[in-house]
Amino acid sequence: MLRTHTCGELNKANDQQEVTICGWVDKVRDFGGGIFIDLRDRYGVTQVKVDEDLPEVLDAAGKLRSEFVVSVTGKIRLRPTGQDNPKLSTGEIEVKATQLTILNEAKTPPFVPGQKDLPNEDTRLVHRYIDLRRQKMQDTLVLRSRIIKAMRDYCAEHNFIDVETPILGRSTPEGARDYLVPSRVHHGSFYALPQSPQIYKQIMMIAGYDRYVQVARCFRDEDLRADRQPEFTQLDMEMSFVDSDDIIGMIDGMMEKLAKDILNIDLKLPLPRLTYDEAMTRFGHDAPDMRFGVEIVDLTDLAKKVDFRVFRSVADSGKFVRAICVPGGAAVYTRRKIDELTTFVQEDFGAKGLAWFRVEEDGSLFAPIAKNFKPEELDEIKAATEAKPGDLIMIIADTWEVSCKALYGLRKRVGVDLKLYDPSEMHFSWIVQFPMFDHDADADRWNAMHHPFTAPLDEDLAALDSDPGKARAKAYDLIINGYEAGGGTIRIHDSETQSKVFGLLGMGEQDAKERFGFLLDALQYGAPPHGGIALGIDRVVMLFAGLDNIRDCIAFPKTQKASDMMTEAPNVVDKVQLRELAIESTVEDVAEEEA
RNA sequence: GGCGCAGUAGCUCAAUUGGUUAGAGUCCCGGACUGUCGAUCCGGAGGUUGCGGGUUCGAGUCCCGUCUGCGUCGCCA
Repeated sequence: MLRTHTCGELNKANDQQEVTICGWVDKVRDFGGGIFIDLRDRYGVTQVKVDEDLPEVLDAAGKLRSEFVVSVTGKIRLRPTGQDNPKLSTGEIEVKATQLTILNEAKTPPFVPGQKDLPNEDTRLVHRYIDLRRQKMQDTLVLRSRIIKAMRDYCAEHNFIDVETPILGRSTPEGARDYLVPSRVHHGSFYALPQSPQIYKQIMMIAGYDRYVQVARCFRDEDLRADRQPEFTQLDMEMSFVDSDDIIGMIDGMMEKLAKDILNIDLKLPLPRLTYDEAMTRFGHDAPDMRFGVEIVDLTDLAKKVDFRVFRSVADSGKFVRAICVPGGAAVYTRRKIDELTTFVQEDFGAKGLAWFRVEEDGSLFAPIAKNFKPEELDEIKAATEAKPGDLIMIIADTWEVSCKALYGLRKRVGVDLKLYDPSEMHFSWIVQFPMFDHDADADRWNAMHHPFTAPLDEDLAALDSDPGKARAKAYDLIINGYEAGGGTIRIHDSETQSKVFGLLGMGEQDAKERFGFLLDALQYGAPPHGGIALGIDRVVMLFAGLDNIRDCIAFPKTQKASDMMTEAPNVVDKVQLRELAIESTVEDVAEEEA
């Protein structure tokens, strides 16, 4: 070892000890006759002092610049009285350098890890090796490591077996786009990177490994978001001889452990569960942030009897008039801000408009549209929304779907604008009983809400024949602070139900066989009842770290256009490589760009 | 693919209504200084205002296009 200690562990107890520490030069304070060096590694910062009595060491120290890598040997001594630095855990001591070796010089960095103003994200991503030296990034990656360890420990305690499944798999053109990998041996054929190890883990169940877990990398070639990367990591689990409650209970226990170990929070189990219908009715979304109220109120019945044409025609045509009441919203949302919100719901969610009432100090409702309502109708709106003076009532009159989306969007926005929740609070809950299918209006067919192997609720089995839209699934999503942190289902394990579901999805027997033949085969050789879940590790880390951006939880993330700014992936490859794969690019200028 | 925000010195930002030689802090280079920890002081260097067009006597500023990053809708079984 080139060092005897790290830069974060020395203190008074080490006084007079001879040590060697290594690290990066965080800061140099040069007084000519004496130089202070803050030496940093991932454990902390230790002050090195070079005194005048050793001119050659002073000389070497004078050459130091930011981010040089150095080794310092010297004796620990207490700092003079009054010179302690309470900001550092090592702030009571310093190393009196007797030997200083520059292990490596560094070019002047575009930014330094300790600087106050963070550079733009593209600069951070290009020089990720410097960005990763930042305390916050190191803390997050350490947290990530601890979370994954806690997850693995928990799974090991509960008899799960860690199994690796292939990265090179078979493309199943369902759901997200696949990342494809051309085969050199089979020209014209492609592997697909897994969107999840779904099929493999089900096969592991059939193979009798009744508790499977994997920290699995997954790939989806879809557009990015703040909480979404094309390449992400999930804790993928599957269990045999279980029903929904067993999986949920298992994850309840894991969350209890994580909350305790990582955040020292005592979770009350079981975690609250909400049905999908309830979530949509109360919050307009299947992953609501339940750290604050502002629930949706249905005013459709009221709207049916008012003169105001906009409301009544919507209500009479079987659509919905729904509202949220924003506490203290009147002061924050001026007419101009409301105009912005109106544009927001129109452009982002296709709403026709946004109706609103301001509750005045005297309790009356003010709005340009108020004159269209009788006083008792206004009272009724106020009562239904439980609005108080200073509140702002926002109303969307539209289809169920649009009202859900728009009110969810508004609720989320006002939650942030008005700081309606404590950002450090953690709220865990389950959304259960998702619909089996949603209807694709364009193609006039059913789509699997989760995936085609999801089992229906026992009591909804009959609905598969009578009214597929009403059939609910044995599906469950773990929601943390309004993010889908994980989701899973109990799988169909009998071929009769499976072919019925394939039929509803418009997949003929032949079709299904071509796509999932291997799984269907396997299901016929003694498949136990089974189900599982996958937790988005990047998101869990983001939430536990209190971050709002998944890139900060990933060592080497990709940009919104799915490129890696440091390595400049993806890149154009040599024509020779392509020829070997029997592939030709149709992009003309790519070749020219190369030349 | 749609909508929105951003791009000015290595970094973080400023620049009045379109008006002189595009400024400041930091970083960098040189010098001074023995108790600093955002060290201090003196001096210096550093710019294709993302890129390409246009309008104008004059463009960092206005217009069009484009690139990159971010947010969001679509998308994500």
